[in-house]
Amino acid sequence: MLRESTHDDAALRLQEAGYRYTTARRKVVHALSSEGRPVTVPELLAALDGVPQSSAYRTLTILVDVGLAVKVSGSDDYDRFELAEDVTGHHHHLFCSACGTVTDLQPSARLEQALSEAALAVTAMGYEVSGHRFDLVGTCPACTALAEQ
Amino acid sequence: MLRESTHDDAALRLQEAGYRYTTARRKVVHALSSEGRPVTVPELLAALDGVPQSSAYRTLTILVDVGLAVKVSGSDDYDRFELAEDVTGHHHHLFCSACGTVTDLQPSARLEQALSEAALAVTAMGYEVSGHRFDLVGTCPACTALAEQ
DNA sequence: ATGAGTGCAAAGGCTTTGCATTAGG
DNA sequence: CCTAATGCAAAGCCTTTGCACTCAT
Repeated sequence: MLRESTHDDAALRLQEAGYRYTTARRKVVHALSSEGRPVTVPELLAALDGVPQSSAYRTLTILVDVGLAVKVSGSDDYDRFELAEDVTGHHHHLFCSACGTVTDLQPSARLEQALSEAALAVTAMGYEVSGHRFDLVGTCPACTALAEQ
Repeated sequence: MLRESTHDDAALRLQEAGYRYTTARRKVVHALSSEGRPVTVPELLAALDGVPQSSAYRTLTILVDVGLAVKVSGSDDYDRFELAEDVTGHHHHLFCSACGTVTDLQPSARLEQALSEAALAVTAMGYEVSGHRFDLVGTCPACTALAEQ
């Protein structure tokens, strides 16, 4: 998922919002892009060399602000972040309830159709629906193997 | 959603796991049952009179442990808890991105069918799928009204 | 040059934990 | 009775913030 245009998108979106696309921010975007799944800040820092926590958090806050990234809440104590669907394309998540890892999942057309219908039903109740999340919950292959020992 | 059998369920599940169904725990279960949506600990305490935070947190931890409650992560800094689907029946959530409130939503058969199919596709990848979450994200009627002023 | 961004350290705030006391079975 | 549960307060831990310094434009 390391499209080069990702950096162009990022530079544009940040500049439009009055932010600079600095070295540190570029590193964060690059790391998020490389992972291709929602990652915690510790994971991000480990993949980043030399970016302090505070900068990572501040950058992530800005990326979320301008719609380049989203926060994905998992089952553990860490916030997870990934590039927004504008950049990655629409997808769903697979949560491992054992280790907390979240994996991206491509949706099917049939599923999306059904999900959209569900959204319609709710607008009648006075809600403004802006999107949806579909998560599968279970145990990832690695944790399944561990559990069977 | 105040079924009396809820307390029986709770008493049983807790005792089977070696826990007592004390007054404080009964109060927490009652409050969760009354709300019918995922609530934060502050909300829970406000509805509880005289149960200290630490007891609420400890009780919630245990309820989650024995499968009587689940934690629902929202967009703000508070964990939210509600009774598990064993007790409430399967349902989905509606997240208000403005105020953070989460509302329960009844699923349709057609939607469930599509969601199940999606789960099947993933088991082929080595995952053990135990459930799913479908969330709609948007703005609740109250916040929509505020935004339009 | 000049304001945004950075880096370090300290503070915040939700949640967890220690320990003495109380209550459940 | 005897162990689990409680209640208060203090500690933990992820995250945010203050402030002086640096870099981008």
